[in-house]
Amino acid sequence: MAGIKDVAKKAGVGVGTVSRMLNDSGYVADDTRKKIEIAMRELNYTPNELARNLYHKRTGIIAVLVPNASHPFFSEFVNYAEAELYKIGYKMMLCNTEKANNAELEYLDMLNRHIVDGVITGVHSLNVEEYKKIQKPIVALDRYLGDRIPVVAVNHKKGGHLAAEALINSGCKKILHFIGTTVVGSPYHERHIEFENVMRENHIKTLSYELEWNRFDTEYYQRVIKEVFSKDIDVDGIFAVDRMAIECMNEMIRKHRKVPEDVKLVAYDGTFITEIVEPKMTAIVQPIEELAKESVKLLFDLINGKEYKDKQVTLEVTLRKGNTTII
Amino acid sequence: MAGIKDVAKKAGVGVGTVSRMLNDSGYVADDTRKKIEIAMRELNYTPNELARNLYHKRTGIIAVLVPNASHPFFSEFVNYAEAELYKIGYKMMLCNTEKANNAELEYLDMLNRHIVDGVITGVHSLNVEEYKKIQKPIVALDRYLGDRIPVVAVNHKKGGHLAAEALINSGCKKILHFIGTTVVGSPYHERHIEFENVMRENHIKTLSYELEWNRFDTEYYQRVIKEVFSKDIDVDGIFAVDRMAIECMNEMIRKHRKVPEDVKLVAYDGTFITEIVEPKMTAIVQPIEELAKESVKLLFDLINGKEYKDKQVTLEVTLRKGNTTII
DNA sequence: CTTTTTTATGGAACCCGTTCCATATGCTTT
DNA sequence: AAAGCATATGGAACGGGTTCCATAAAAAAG
Repeated sequence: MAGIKDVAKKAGVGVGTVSRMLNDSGYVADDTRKKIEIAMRELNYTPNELARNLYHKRTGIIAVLVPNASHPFFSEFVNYAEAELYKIGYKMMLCNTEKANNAELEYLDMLNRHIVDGVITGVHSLNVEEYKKIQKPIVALDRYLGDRIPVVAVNHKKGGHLAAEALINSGCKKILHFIGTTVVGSPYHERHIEFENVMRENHIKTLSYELEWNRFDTEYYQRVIKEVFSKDIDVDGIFAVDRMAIECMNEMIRKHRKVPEDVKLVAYDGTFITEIVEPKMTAIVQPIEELAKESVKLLFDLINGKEYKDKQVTLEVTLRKGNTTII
Repeated sequence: MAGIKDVAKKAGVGVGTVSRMLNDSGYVADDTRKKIEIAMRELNYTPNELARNLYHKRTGIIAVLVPNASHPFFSEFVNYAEAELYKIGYKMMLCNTEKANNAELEYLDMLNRHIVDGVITGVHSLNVEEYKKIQKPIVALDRYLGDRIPVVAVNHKKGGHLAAEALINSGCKKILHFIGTTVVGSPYHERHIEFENVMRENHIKTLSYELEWNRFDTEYYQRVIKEVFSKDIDVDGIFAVDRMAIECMNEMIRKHRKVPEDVKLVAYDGTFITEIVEPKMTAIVQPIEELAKESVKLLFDLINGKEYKDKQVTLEVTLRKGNTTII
């Protein structure tokens, strides 16, 4: 593979001149330019980015950590993040942490090893301390990781509120509420707290079921469905995360309970899967594209030397009315 | 940031010795080892992978190109590919090519610029010639890119056959068949050819509708649904790719046509979305995990100097019986 | 016609590791 | 005692770029 030295020799100039031309920095005479261009073409020269990176101490690569990239929420996030990073000249390394419990730390270590310039983590792992040690650009999605790591999240409190209202206004009296695991520190707990608060204020009976941490597989969802609906529980409203809400709806259909007449449902996240089922679900929609954009923006600031303390960006959720609620 | 020189100075040894210790190559005395270890700890030293990469001319990064990473088929593929690459010590760069028409070429160029060691492309782009120029490790997913680039695909012919059989055996007489765009060279055309062949042999009327290239957005699917079902066409069997099949099923439900009594459906790909709808769909399932594994394996071979000519790995599809067909 | 400024160029030093070669010591072997 | 080998170490050269400094010719200013 031809290097800059070969080009310089062939063109009869110094390496500095070739480099200056490549980077449009400093003076290069027009006819020298031409000579170099010809030499580059003849040698089929492409600059070795590795050498450049070594000098500049940057790779232009950002690691995005998610538990599972085929989960609709994360796959949309990843998709938008990649597009956003591309716009500002960065490439995205995708890291799936679900498969191995030390994968997360290994990927974080890539910051120190100069393999990536920054990290966006959407992982709800258990070792917060590891993050606190690292003095490198990191942005957290929906997760608290110490005061130096900015957090991007939605207004979950409002999300919980909107969901509660939708079910109450649709006339629900006995509600089944699936809540996310409480073992991690995340802004999302707000939605469950607020949801239950509203229910309590309205004297509506609520049954809560806490889901396990980091389980996104079909088997798990179906096991939960079986467990919850084996005893003939009597509910007329369900609030759950997208996938769980869909499984609940299917169970209702299989039990010949009419949606939304007999049972109302509100899904949380509002990814595309809540739109491809029939009836289309009423959902609290997280603005995934905005989340990705904000994450990238904050990371960009950090890379460029900005420091944040207790920074949290909160985006608004919306209720998308489907046909699983009356209102 | 401390470098290997600082460590060497602090430990009172030469850089070569530190390097040998780091790489477990050559001789290092036990007490020297200890001195270096202490120095490394005190300086909080982490090797700069960039410098190593420059010397070794490899980055340990593989680019995976997909049109859209939030499409269930690709997101599952990406997920498995990442896990598989991780196992053999590679990281994955994810490249979404849908957003910009030159993104694909830009990512391919990263091979020349030594940013990635190999490429797995699941993109059905239009510039095959660009691929043919590149003499670097590339594997194609379900796509023909010249004789030097190995192809991983499923037995689409059998897929088309199984789908046709399922519909015929379920008693269909008038079939609607959505076919993928014919503008790209891909093994997947086989399924449509075979499907239509079987239908012709059985004297069953088939209506074909060719889908546009590279369209994965909801708006498009719904526009097609509107277009196709505006005239009250009379079909009792539908064969389409997952997402389209689901949209068709929903349209049937909305039109109060019973599935599978009045209309039978077979989905192609069999990603998880065909399992979360009610009724669960009968589908031709592509073994996505195997596709990812095979792609990674072939790429690994190429990176290690193996050369392939006209290599194609064909994996088997299966029919997963759901409740949208009788048989 | 000097002096200053602009334009132009080559090459050493650097980025941070790895590897190889030269050198040296201690321990066997003959 | 001499030769041979395993053990141990330092440091120069290298990978392929970038940047800065020294130098010089050409152009502009005085």
